[in-house]
Amino acid sequence: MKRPTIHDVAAAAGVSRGTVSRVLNGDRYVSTSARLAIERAIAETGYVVNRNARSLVTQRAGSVVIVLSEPHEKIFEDPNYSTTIRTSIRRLAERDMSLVMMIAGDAGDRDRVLRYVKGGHADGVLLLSTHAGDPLVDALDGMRIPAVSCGAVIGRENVIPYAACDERGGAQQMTRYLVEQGRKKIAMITGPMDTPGGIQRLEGFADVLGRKASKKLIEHGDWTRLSGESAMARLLERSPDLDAVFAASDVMASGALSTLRAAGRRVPEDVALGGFDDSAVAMSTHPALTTIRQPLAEIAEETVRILLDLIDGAEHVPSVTIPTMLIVRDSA
Amino acid sequence: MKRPTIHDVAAAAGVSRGTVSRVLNGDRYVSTSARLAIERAIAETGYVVNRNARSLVTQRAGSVVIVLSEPHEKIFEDPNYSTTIRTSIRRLAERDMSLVMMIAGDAGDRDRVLRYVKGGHADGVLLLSTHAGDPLVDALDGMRIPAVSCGAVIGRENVIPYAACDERGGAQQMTRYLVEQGRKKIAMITGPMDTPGGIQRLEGFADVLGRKASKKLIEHGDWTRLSGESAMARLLERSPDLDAVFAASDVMASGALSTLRAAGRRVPEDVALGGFDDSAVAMSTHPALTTIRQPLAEIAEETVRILLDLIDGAEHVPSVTIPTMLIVRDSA
DNA sequence: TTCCACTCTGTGAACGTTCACAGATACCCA
DNA sequence: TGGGTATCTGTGAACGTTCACAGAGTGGAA
Repeated sequence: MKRPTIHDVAAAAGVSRGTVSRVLNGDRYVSTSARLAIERAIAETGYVVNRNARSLVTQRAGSVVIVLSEPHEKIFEDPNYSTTIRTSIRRLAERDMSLVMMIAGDAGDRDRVLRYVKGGHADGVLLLSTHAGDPLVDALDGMRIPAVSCGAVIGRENVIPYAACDERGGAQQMTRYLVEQGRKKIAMITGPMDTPGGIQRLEGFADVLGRKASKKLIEHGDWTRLSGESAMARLLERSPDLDAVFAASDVMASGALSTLRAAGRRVPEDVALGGFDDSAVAMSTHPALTTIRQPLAEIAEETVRILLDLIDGAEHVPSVTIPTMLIVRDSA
Repeated sequence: MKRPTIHDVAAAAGVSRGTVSRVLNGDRYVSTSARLAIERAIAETGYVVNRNARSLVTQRAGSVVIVLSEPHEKIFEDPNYSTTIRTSIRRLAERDMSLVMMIAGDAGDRDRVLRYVKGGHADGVLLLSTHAGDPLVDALDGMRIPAVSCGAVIGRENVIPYAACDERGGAQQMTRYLVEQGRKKIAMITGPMDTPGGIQRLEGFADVLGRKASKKLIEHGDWTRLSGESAMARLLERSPDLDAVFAASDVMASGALSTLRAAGRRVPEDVALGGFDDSAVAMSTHPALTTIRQPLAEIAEETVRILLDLIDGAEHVPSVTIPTMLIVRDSA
């Protein structure tokens, strides 16, 4: 009825707790006969180590907490999330560690995260989509707990290491491509200006266009489809003669596409449209979106690796930036 | 340097461990003066209870594990997931419980989940997208751990309680609508036949059409966009004169839409197209999809409630089915 | 033979809680 | 006044591990 403990295994194998513990943790200095007997006893009794008891003495939690910093409603809109989560679960499982998910949408949430970490219930923290100025970042930094971010945290690039795609370079790629296609009046719909994707994709755009990137041709969105629609409407009103648009995300591009269609503009004939991310939606619009592919899997792998390195005691792990790739489809 | 323990709080407040513990757990029989002193001491010392120590003695884990049963690549394709996860996190947080995510894609994964649960590290299990015949279900049932599923588990409806939308009724709604629009030859693209959405949406379709639902007009997909594309192609080849298609998911519908367009069919003029889910993609296609809305938030809430009731000791909690809603847009 | 190093094992203490119990005080009612 | 009840508090034991230490056995070198 009761779950078997290390004592039961020891008794069944005819050894002491200490020896069983040594086998469990792969210590040296265990005779093969003892090891064999213990392994059989573990199988027979169906013994599973109690992590709570272990954590209590080792002061290690055996888990990592992933913190989603978006306000509640927006969570998971970004396809980036799923890849990072999936990768984290898999890599952590390899070490017999588990992943706890928490949301940090408001102050109460943040408090809960801090309490959790303070309680020693996580060996590390993985930040997702943290915005500039998030108080959580400094609080975590003060606790000296291993932390990493998937995508840079604006203003704290040197505090929290990160893995990210080359946001700026990717935006340059797309802008250059639009220029090469002979487009003369290229507009941009950016992301929120407190996120790396928002800021750096605009920088890349400006890098290529130089003085031609006028304020008039720039509108800001918040990554949602709806914001893409309305930003596009504002752009059309202000500059009806634009002949290309670079949206900082595929989702916003799909919104822009609706507006363009409603305004009677043909894509790509009248207006070329470029996206960013190469998320699922890029394939489902008509015409399919020309976009910039983020190496999501690689970014996720690197993010987790950085965190595990930190947990393993590395003093300072450098951030990683991974190149993007232009995917040409039908919209530009 | 070291984290404060309950002893430190007791010392600071001038009481004993026991009294502090009582305050922590909201027991009766604590004087207001003691309570006040302890609360101040907690604030001063920055004390946070150590869950490991607590779990060790209470035999409660303070966490729930959510198990994603899809093979690795498909995880999170379903927008259902995000809502359920988000809701779970929030409701659990209210009780100061946390959510651990695990993947059960292959046998090794399932083993890990079982070990985790067996180790007593979860108070309950929330199953997501579990397919018929998954060995995990019976294994969990044998362990008598509180378990719930978001969406029924085919063949185990009486073993694992669930919350789900009225799959069959929703499919009836859509089919009836297509008939009312005067469509004569209605085809269906189903989901996988080992999932409730696959089976029951087809049943609803057949309920309405009766004998007119011929095998020739039914094709199976696997929820992906690509499978929608190819199923549509097979349908067109076999029955070029069809005038309506009901796809069991919006994502598959968006695939079908591409194929229809490539084949020169106008939607909805030549072929009416209905989806299911009312997921984000339904708004981003052109024309926007007429679809069946699943009350995702409500389903998620009910799923979590059932699990919490079970954890609280309820002997048997009935499953819940929630009605769907027809959303008419442009595709039908 | 003696000593040291290496291998292997068992034991007590500690990790930070909760819980059951017992003791102390205060109050009310007969 | 006495006894019962309700309120409040402290204490020892237990939860299931790991870790440091000590002790025992073996083999080889001096």
